[in-house]
Amino acid sequence: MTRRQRLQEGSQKRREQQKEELYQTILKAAGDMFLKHGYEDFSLRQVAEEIGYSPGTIYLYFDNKDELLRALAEQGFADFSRMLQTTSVSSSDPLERMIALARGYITFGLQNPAFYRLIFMERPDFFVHETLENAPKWEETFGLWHSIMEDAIQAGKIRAEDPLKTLDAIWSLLHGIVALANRMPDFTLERALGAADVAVEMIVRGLRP
Amino acid sequence: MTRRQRLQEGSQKRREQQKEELYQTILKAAGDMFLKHGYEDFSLRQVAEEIGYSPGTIYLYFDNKDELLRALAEQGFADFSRMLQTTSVSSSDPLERMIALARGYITFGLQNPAFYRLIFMERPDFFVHETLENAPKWEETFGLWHSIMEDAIQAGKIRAEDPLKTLDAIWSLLHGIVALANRMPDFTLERALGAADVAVEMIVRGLRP
Amino acid sequence: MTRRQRLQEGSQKRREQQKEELYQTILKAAGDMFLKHGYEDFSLRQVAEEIGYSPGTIYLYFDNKDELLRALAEQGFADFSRMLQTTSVSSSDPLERMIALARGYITFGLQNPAFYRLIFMERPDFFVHETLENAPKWEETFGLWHSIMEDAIQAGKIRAEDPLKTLDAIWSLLHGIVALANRMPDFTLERALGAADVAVEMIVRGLRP
Amino acid sequence: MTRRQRLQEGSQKRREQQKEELYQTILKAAGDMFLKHGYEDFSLRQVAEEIGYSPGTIYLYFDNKDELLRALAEQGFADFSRMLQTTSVSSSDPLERMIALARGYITFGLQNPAFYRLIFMERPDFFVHETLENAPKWEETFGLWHSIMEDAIQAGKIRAEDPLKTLDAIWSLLHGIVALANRMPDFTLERALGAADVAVEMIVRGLRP
DNA sequence: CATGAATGAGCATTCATTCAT
DNA sequence: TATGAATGAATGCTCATTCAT
Repeated sequence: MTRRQRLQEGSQKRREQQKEELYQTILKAAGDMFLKHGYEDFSLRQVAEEIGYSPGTIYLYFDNKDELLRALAEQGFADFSRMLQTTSVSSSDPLERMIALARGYITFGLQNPAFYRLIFMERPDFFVHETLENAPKWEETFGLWHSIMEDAIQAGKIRAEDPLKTLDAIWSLLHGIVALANRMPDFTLERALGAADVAVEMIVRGLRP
Repeated sequence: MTRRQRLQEGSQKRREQQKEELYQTILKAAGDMFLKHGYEDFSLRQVAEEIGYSPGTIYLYFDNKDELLRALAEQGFADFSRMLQTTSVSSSDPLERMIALARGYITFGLQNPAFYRLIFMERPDFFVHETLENAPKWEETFGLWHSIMEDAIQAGKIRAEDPLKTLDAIWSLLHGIVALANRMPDFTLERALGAADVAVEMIVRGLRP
Repeated sequence: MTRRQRLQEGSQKRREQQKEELYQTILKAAGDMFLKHGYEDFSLRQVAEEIGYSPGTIYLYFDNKDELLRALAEQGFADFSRMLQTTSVSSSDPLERMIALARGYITFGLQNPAFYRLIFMERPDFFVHETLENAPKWEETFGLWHSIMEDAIQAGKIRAEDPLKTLDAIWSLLHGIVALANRMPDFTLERALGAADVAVEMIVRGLRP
Repeated sequence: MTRRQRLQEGSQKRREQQKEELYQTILKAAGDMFLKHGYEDFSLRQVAEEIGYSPGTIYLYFDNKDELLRALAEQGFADFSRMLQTTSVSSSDPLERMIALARGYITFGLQNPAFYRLIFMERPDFFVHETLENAPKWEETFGLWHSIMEDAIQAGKIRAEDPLKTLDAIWSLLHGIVALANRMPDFTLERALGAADVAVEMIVRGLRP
């Protein structure tokens, strides 16, 4: 490798790094704007203005608005997924873990309303399997739930005739709480937390063998 | 009554009928377009085009876009409310009635996705603010649930430390199922129905005294 | 003349009377709406609504919006003209009459802002000579001024090298007061009246032989 | 400074120049259209069409329609104010200065009909409300008149019981001439100039001590 | 005579996207 | 790489006017 090649390589690396940096900067700003203005009023122009670049620049990093949103969604989903993974090992008791997962889900949803809305309420199409490539898989994450539920069943902690249906019901319950809190002005955070308590109880008692 | 008056009356009636017809046609098309394009991309022009009229015509029937959506919401909510009222007297057993209400809610939500999305996911403000006049009231409708739950508690059928929280949890569960089915391509009708079965079971067993 | 002819004639007369009545009703309502909403927001629909008829009906009495406005303007101008005629004979002294005319002009303008604006500020084109037919003539009315000024000159009360130019200057002065009061929020009625006093004085002293 | 920087600077300058040029082009076209169609029918689309750009382009230079009009008004008012300032020092004799101001006012009004109409006949609110920042102030400009009149009174050149009223009368006279010329097809430039002569005479003789 | 449903052309404004520089 | 000027298509809405009934 000649000196020149090394130099070129270095410069190329630097360039890639800069590129990656601005990519992240845009994504970060997009997340902020998204959080600030919600899904409906999210516009590329605002993002551009926020970071002090021109609107056109965004197109050097993202094909179009949808791709930026998709990147945002995937990033949000990665956080969500990671949180669930972490939570799932918080206890050795499978039922405890299920409860932790449930609470984790709701907490994340309530604390990241913009992301939650984007992923689960506005653009779930981003996660329809065929379109994904290297992003955290939908099924993968929900497989976690599934395996823990199987564990709980095996351990005789819960009873579930059809685990998939049961999982869907649990998911619906958790999603319902977050979704109502997200969109219904009257469904306050306080109500959501109250409902969460009952929800956990309902899951535990409802699925008791 | 002269012949002319009779004729006039007839013509007037016909006109009113036609007017009412177009009113309903618009509402119907609006529902379709709403379902097809979602709230964001729902436009009066598209509705107009769909029914083959000029955009201005819509304004002969509705004051503005919001009023059209509101009419859509109110009409749907009236149906919804009526259905719940009917359902609530389907049995003498309070627990049976709760179950019937739950199933009714889900079924209605699944069968009227445009309305459900509009009212519970996009514009809950239509009902939160007391802008309604002669339409069935939000509180009224949800009071139904409350009273039936009280009955069930009194009858010793269910146990609920805090009825309001419990009701919120049940609502979340039902809403979750309908909402997921409404927005998640993968959450098929079949899955929703499966989840509904488990949901009912979870409610019954979860709240068993 | 047969009985039938007489009847027909009577019925025809009645019809014409009714026609004339509605014509006046529309004109009256138009005047009201014009006064109420100003020139910019004046719309046929409002007029129609005001009198409880449909917009189309207006077109049975007026060719179009402009013709209605023209009729309105002509009616307003007739009042204006009549007032000036009356005022012009209020005294035997030509100077006094000029002063009376001046004060009358300003008073009318201030008291009928909508008409004044229509005639002298928005649609003077209605009065460009070629287009008039049987309406009170512009020149006719202003001829009044002219003749009185000639009288005053003859009587040695005022001095005017070029009576037409002088008349234009006087008109400008009067119009200026009314126009400013009409459009400038700060140029209050009080200021207009104050200016009017000085204006009269300026005319009298300024043209003194 | 590297070659590249110099080039960039040059290109930037050119761009700014182009931007400024189009800004002025729009303003110019706006003035033309305003004069041609009047305030009522003045539309951004027509301005855009006039200069061969798309409607959206205007928004790259002005926030909205009102801001465009305001810019037009302010630019005109700056010229107007500057002209009056200059004119006011054209002579050492206060009466001469008053006359010069009067003639200047009329001349400017006749030569800048679009601006005059906009500011004195259609949108005086632009200046009444204190929304201006770095533009010449309304009061400032009219204060000029006031001080010169005071000078003339002090110098015994004119007599004015109430200077404010007198000023209003003078203003009315000047405004009347310009306003009539602006709107009345028959009130030709020639007549306006004739009236202006008499007006000056009327002011001088009318206010003579 | 009168209706009133319907239109068509217009308006201000916004925004994702493109492209020459 | 980044700019930023420009577009084109869209949106909600208004209104004078027409016309079959």
